[in-house]
Parts: sequence; structure tokens; C-alpha cells
Amino acid sequence: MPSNELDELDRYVIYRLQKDIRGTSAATIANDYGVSPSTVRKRISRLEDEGIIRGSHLDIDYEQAGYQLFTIIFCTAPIPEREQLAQEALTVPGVVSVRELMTGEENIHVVAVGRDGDDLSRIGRDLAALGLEIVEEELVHNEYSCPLHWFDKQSD
Amino acid sequence: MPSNELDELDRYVIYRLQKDIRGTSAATIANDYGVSPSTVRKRISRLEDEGIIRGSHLDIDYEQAGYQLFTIIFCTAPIPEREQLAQEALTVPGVVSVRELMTGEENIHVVAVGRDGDDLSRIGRDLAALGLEIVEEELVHNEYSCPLHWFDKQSD
DNA sequence: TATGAAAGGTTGAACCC
DNA sequence: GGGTTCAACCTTTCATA
Repeated sequence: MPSNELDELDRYVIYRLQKDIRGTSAATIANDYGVSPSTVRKRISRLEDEGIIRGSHLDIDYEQAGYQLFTIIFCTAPIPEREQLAQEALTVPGVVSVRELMTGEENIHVVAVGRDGDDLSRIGRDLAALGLEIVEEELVHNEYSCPLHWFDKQSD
Repeated sequence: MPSNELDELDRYVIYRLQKDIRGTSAATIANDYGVSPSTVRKRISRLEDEGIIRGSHLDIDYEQAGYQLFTIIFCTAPIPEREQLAQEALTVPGVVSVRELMTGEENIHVVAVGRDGDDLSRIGRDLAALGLEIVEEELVHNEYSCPLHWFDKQSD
């Protein structure tokens, strides 16, 4: 499936929805860009079909939600098992994201949240039980993400 | 700001919306859990007021979108400027997320996407220009995230 | 705090240019 | 590809227990 080039409208739609999906209707985007709502809906639907849109998620402030400990666990996995171990790490309760790095010693970065040290100890044990070697663990002070604004278009 | 305990319905609502917000209406959640739709909407609205819900974002497959290079850049920032530099890093075109670590040498992890090596070189230069010291750079093979799913454990 | 009902907005599909 | 229309669904607001 050859991935087509994105045009300016595609990128604008993605930008707007990446910033806020609940508060941004197709009609709003269409109005701001100057096309009809159904044009925007068609683009969204096409982007989904092409697999460029992977999903849509609520963004939770775990600290506010009572999970004060936000930690990143650096692990080592043998390359052949790296991908499978990364997937399995996601099933450990408390884990919220996993990054697989192409190379390097610490090639799996697991992020997990917990309410207390006991939670984190258990998570560490669970990860080790899967076969991951834990190299280091650090507290995360903050995490930000943002839309791809590659296309330094207007912001609003 | 006393962070209230989340009850089982709160956690279920968060779980469902974290998994898929576009495809999950309040009515669906209400039906699956066995309460009325407006009960679910009130919960969502309360979670927003309390700051537990921070936003909602589209999840993009950057590789499919034509940004083949997915890289993590490990940086060092002096603690007093760490938070501000982390925020500023978000403004660099191509940067999609930033994590600040509490301690350690490499205390800012920047994730960026690009179409080619030139993009990445420019991003590196931009980060350095902000005052970040770049320690290392690695290609990311994959990134997964998942809802917080240890709701079955807690009781209240 | 949970529920129900009416009004207005949003979506997806079929059809036309 | 872009646009229009319409039925079904969703959300907001208000009223009620």
C-alpha cells in the first residue's frame, strides 16, 4: 500500500485533530480552512483507510488521578525477542507506554505509573519475569507532547 | 486541591476513552457498564474539571505519513532551566514529544520525526541552539502505548 | 447524585458536479 | 477529487426525584 503524499488540507486536518479531537468537529475544521464539512470527513476517512490515523486517545494526567509515581524503566532485550517483549511489557499493570530502540544497550524504554513504591517494585518484578533485563530506573518529572507542526502553518 | 478517589465507573470511563475516543460514545460506555448515558457524561465532565482529563489527541502513524525517521535525542539541561528548555524543545518543527527526567545526565528525552537525514540534522541544530546539550541520538523502532489497565486491582 | 426529555449539533452514506 | 442533502446518532441543557 503506497503511502500517498499528504497535501496541505490533510496536514491541517491532522494538526487540528492531534491538538484536540473531542473539541474539534469536521465542520469546525472545514469552516476554518474554507472547504465543506464533507470534504474534511472524506479526508479523515481516507487517512484512516491508509493507516495514517492509528487511533484516538484520551490524555490523562496520571498525577492528578492519584498515580504520583511516574517512572521510566530502561531495559535490555535481545534483538530477536525485542519486539515481542515490548508488546508483552504493555500487558503489565501500570505500564502506559513502551519504546523500542533500534540499537544500544538499553533498547526498551518502559514508562509506568504507580501510587507508591510497592507498585513500582511489582512492575519491575513483572518486567523481569517476562525476560527483560532492567538496567536503570528514573523518575519522570514531566512529559509533553505536541502535534507535528512541521508545516509551520497557522496556529489557533 | 484534594484529588478525589476514582471509583470503578470513573476508571472504566477513562479506560474506554483512552483506548478509543472517536469510536466510543458516552452512550456506548453507559450501556456496557449498565448506567444511563448522562451519568457517564457527568463523570467525564467532572474528570475534566478536576484536571484528570488533560485532552484528547489523534494518534498518527508517522511512518505511514511519510516520516520514516523516528528518532530519540538524549539531551542534558541544567536543572534550573530544564523545564523551560523542555517546553521550548516542543516548538522545534519535527519534535513530537519531550520527557523531562528528574535526575541523571540525560535528563531530557526529545522524540522527533523526519523524512531524511537533513531534517534530523536541522532538528539537532535547533535543539542545540536552544541551549540543550545533545548527548546521543538513537532510532526508535517502534512505540506503543496503552490505557492504564490495572483497574481490576484497586478496591474502593 | 442519577436519570429522562427536548433542542441543536455531528456523523456517515448516497448521490451529484 | 469536492459539494449537497438527509436520517441516525450524539451532546447539551434543563427539569426531576
